[in-house]
Amino acid sequence: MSRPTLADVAARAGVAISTASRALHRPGRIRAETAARVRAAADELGYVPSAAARQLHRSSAGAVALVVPDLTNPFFMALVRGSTRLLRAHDVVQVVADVEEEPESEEQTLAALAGRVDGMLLAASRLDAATLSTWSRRVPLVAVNHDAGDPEVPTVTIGTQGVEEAVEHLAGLGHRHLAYASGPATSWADARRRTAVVETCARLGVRLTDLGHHPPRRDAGAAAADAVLRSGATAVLTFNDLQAFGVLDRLASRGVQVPEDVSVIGHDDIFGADLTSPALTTVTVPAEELGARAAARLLGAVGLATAAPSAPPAATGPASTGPDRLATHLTVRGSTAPV
Amino acid sequence: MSRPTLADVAARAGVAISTASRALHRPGRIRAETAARVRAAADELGYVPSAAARQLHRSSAGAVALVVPDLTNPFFMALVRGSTRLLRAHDVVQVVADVEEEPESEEQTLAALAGRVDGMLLAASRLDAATLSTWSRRVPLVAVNHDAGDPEVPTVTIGTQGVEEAVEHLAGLGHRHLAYASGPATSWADARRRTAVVETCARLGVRLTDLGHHPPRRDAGAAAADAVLRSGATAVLTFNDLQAFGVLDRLASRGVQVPEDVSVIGHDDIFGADLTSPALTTVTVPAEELGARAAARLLGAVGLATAAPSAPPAATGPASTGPDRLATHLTVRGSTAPV
DNA sequence: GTGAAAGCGCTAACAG
DNA sequence: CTGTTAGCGCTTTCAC
Repeated sequence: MSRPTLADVAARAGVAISTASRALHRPGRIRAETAARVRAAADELGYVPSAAARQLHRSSAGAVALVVPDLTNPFFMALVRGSTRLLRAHDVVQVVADVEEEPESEEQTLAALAGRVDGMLLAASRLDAATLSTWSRRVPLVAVNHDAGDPEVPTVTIGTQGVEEAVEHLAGLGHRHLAYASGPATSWADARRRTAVVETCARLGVRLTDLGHHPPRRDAGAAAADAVLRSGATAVLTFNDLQAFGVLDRLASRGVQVPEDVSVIGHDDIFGADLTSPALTTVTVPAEELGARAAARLLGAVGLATAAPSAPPAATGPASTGPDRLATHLTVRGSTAPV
Repeated sequence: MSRPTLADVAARAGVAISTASRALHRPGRIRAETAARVRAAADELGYVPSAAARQLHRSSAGAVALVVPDLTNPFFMALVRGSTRLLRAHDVVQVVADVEEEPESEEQTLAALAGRVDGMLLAASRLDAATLSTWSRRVPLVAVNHDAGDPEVPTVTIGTQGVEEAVEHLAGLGHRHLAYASGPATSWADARRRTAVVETCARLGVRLTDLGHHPPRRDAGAAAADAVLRSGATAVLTFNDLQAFGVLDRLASRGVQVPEDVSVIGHDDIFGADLTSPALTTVTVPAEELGARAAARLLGAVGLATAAPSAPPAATGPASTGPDRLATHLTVRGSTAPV
């Protein structure tokens, strides 16, 4: 037998479907005894209301999706945590989907999820600006750390203060030749970050070697490390901490001392950044706040923010206000030193 | 205006609503020209089919949910990755939800998601056996690493080989007094793991101090570390690696040498375990396989496994066969040494 | 307080 | 090939 429906419950309780519906979701409008009978019937049957059927009537699904490129990257875990908190406080269900860094997979996921949620949070989307704009017309979405340049697409990003500080920090330490390991070619954040590094280096009169694109994974750090050594740079900035970990791994296995021989600076300040030896100097990103801010913006856009929060929203800050660009800053640990 | 419906698309394309439906989802049964016209209309309108409405007809939602206690624990990231892969290969959408280690939050999530998916994977549930059984009657679910003892609840767990090896390893190193830091009181896995430690210690004639329950987080490791020192044990096993990291942190700040003064063994072999210094000796768990196995079982249970995989399933192993208890093993790194 | 009936957006028989 | 017509499970007027 298939899953029981409201009709089954009503029959078992000896009432009309509408009565059963009210008894279950509209407390007070039904005689206590009747309501109890209905609830009992529902319980015995193991009845679970079909969200699909309800959604057909309500204007909203009461759920939003968060799409991330790689759930195994600790950076996104923190982001998820931030949006989860905010969303839960507003009684909206959050579902997260991992698209494994693949643009096609990302679009498939969008297509699959768009129809079942009220809106979506797209974290570090690997889609191009045009595709993003198109989807934005189909379903309410807010882009996190990816500015499509389309004013119609709500966006919340992070600033480049952190990477500028990083370059300045290195320059201050006496480094005259830096290297930057880029992330995915499809990453908006990487383009932005690279530009910041280039400009800051130019401003400071520091030489910069572009190491080219590398997957945002730990294992990609090896190639980056080799490239750094080849370049002759005395310090390297990586697109993210995962790559930095990999650089550290490789440098260690090649007998290169960090920070004595080469300084390393990552980005994100993910879980584990303080675990390495030396501990990683990196750019700290308010990932959790980023997630919360994005979620708040989405709620505002889809008109769900008005729902009485089940918990004081104070903890998560104003619902849909605040800057849409969060500041980052350098966190100095052991992986950097004077030349 | 609200989101466009199929009726809007049909009107715009000048066809019947059913024709529009077929044009969009049943390629071939419609004249190419007509189909193109419909697709164009859909595109212009930014039409997105309502998953809710479709689900009302199809028997399945084409989606399953994965519920985890803490997405910020790297262990679960790996598990997520495993189920994601398997599920994607079968064209079923996976949504993951984080319940932040709170049983109430877990039940709320179950209630919210049960009606919109075909089944759920409950990872390391913090619910008690009875509650789990009850939910299992309402919605197809498979429990991961939590055996409710109810044969009706499909379960996939991990064995205790790893922790036994850990105790044997320590005993072989000459340790005569161990300590075990438990995880959450509501964790089935912890109870199981603790029993294994107790029994192995008894078998080997090694003294054991039970440090009591500690949250499965890094910050909880401090208290555990202090307790170890107080106990006089020369080695400590923790419920998970997060706690082990915390123990390492605390020990270091108290000037206690690892592994010279006290040996530390964690559990899970999560991201970062090889990053610490000394690198963490820990029990390796096939998390990704665990996720895949659980997903496969769920697909089998809800009859979705038959869907022609869009990718060869070979990579993920047999769909719904294989043991429901996966083996673990000790991975020795630097945090253990002879007394 | 409770029942009857009309859809929500879509798919799936049935006709044409 | 394409249009008509029932519902899917549920909420919601509108009567009683």
